[in-house]
Amino acid sequence: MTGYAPAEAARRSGFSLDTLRYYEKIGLLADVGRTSGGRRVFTDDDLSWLLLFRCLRDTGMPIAQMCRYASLARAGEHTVDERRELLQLHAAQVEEQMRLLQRQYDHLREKIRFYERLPGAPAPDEGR
Amino acid sequence: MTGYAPAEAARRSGFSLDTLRYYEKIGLLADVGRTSGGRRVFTDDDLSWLLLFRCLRDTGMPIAQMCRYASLARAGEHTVDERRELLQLHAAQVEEQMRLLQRQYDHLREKIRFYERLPGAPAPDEGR
DNA sequence: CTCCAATCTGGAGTGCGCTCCAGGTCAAGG
DNA sequence: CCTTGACCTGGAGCGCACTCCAGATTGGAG
Repeated sequence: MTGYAPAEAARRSGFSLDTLRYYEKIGLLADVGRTSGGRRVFTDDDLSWLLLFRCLRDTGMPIAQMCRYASLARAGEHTVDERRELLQLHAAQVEEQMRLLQRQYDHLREKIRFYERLPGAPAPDEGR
Repeated sequence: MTGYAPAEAARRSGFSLDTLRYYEKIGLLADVGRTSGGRRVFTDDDLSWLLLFRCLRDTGMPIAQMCRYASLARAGEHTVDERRELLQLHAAQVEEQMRLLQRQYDHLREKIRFYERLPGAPAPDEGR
């Protein structure tokens, strides 16, 4: 069974050491192992949780909701429906987010095109 | 020349009244007109600035950078190159953001598929 | 054994982007 | 006129997600 020191877990997950400690403190990441001396030892299982957290954070899920998901998962098999629903709801929000981002990106590109076809020619319009 | 009361400007721009005041206070939105009684009057020009701010905010630009853009635009025609570059740089960051979002969305969907093809069958794997 | 980099804890502090509040002013309808 | 609701100002407060700090271990390299 492979175990990772905090620095290694941070490197692999992309979270900072402080964030790993913080996630444990708020109960998002539970039951992290320790050496006899009290140092954390992260397992592959912990790492795969962190990978999931990264995915959820990057897609804008608030930490409170991740906590909810994690505690459901810890509660056992009978919560699978609720967990699935939670993720599906989140996925729908991500889709909306992607649509908005695409739309605003298009606006941005249009704006940039305005600047690009403006070489020298004094436009009647300011750059707002 | 059309003028909009604060509430109307808020409605049209999607920003709250407090946010409109805040944007003016920090100098993002400058030279907002007033009635004799001191009430704000937003012009179509102000509205189009707000539309741009909405676009930039929705795509994740920090307020400090929007301030920079706005002050460049106010400084006059000789800043068009810098403004264009600023927007182009931002657009590149948005593209990166969209790629990341898509990637993590795919992970999320995979996770959901795991839950969907799990009806009853006791998996050897927990739902992390 | 010694050293030093990594790690530990509890708690305070930070940065961002608003959001809310108190206490007053303005203006349109009745 | 009077009421009422929109609006004004300056400044305090908030929610989120970390991030930093001090002071005390820990444990592998030499």
